Amino acid sequence: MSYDPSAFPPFAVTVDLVVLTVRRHALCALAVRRGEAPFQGRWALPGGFVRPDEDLSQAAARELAEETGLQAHDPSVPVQDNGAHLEQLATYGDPKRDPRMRVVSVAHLALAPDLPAPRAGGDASNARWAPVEELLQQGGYGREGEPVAPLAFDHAQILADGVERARSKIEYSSLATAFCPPEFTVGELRRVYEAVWGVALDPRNFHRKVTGTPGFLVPTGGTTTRQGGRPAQLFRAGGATLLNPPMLRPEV
Amino acid sequence: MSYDPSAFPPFAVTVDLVVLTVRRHALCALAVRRGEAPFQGRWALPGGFVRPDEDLSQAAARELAEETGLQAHDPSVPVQDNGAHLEQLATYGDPKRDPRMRVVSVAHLALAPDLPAPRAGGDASNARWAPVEELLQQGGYGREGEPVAPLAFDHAQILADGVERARSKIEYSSLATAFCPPEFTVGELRRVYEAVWGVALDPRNFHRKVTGTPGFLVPTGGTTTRQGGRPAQLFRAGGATLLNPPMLRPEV
DNA sequence: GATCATAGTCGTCTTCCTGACGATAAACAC
DNA sequence: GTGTTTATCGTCAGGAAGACGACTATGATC
Repeated sequence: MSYDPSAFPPFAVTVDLVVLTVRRHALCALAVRRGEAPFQGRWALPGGFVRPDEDLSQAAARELAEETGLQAHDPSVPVQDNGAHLEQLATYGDPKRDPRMRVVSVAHLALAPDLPAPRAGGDASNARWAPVEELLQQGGYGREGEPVAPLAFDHAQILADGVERARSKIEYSSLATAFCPPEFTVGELRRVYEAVWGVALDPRNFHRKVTGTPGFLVPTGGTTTRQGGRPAQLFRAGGATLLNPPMLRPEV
Repeated sequence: MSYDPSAFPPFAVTVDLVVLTVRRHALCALAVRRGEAPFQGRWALPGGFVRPDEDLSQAAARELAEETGLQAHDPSVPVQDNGAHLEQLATYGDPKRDPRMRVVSVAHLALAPDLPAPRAGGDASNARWAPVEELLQQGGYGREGEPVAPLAFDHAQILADGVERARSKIEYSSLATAFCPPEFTVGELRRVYEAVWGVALDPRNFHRKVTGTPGFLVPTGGTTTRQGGRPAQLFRAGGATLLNPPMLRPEV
């Protein structure tokens, strides 16, 4: 308390977004290419400055809408329309994390169903869904053998934290349904878990677990065969938010 | 992206601390009395401005040391000495949360063993351990019947979030040992769970659970009778961080 | 010193949940 | 029709937890 509050040091405050989705059986994150220094040309997480009259969650929702067109959900409402789940992740404030000035970034985590190709400022080449595995391998090579530069700033750490949050949160909550379209099958939900955790799950035990948990899934009455094979029942996300007992993640 | 980054709006960034401990079978939080406007004379969480060259966790550790004398732990090291566990909780940035200016507060959660009476600027009357139940009942009456003013700013919300974090985190981690002295008995650890959760636990099942979880507790060889009754084995916290399967919190 | 209260520790039993896995069902491709 | 794919139901064994009985080792009380 020996510090003079009237001479408080000024900070810039930003929000950065970890937007996750599942595409082609892989957990993917939204990345944008930086158009200016520092880290010009490198991939980064979407984000921007918090405006003077904005709450942090408002700023995150605004950035999410700007980058993806998604509306953020009220977290107290079960996921059901095409909105995304949005929650605060953590705050990153290392004095040297931005070489230009002191920037504190409040990272948020968004979970979205599979979306059409992203657009950043209308330019598709400057935004993409990339498998998180690819974004996180620092200085390696992508699946086509091209060199991969690490994410700008401390965004690799932020992304890793967001992925870990998502991985653990689908264990004990119904959040995995945020990755699904409004109506989905048990198999589609299972493939979400498999993609996020990177494991294979037993379809029979998974089916027993999710259909046996009250409030997790609500049958819509319809069926679909879009996955091939025998038609599957369609479900919507039920009202339950917490899974008890949780879905168990298999050993590593 | 239509916002001009060169004209970023200035923010003040602070850290606020939710410091929890267990005293006399009750979960208590550290509160300090505000000496100046706004909310002069009201109780608040300890905190202060982040300095220009400080990381957020450094600022939190500094504030914790200033208020309690506790050293913060490296979170990767098991809790064993008299240091406290310290982790980031969440960030609060409502534009109107501080009437003076735009302040973003990065709240941290600290868990500490029972400590001697706190001192804030050397003045004991301006800092105290108060049961969280008492601090959270807005505008009610304390246990001596005196009127209780709600905490300053949005600190009631921050405290509630911190308590909820602690309650859920002791389910699946060994963090409850952060509330205990370096050596403790199974019964003392059980009373921590009971105080934090506000429930009664079966001593026999609890004993089986904690002693049967590998790496949770390490016997020191000593015994104590400080609780009365039959002497109990003394333990230290083991290396395990995550409890799997978790400790189950009884239904409400 | 006998008795009592208090806390700690060990066991038992039942119930629930999970993992492993066999079997059947209903679509499509050929 | 046959094979392939995915969905769904059923069975069984093992592990963990809740309920609770029984015994142990202290200090307090009479």
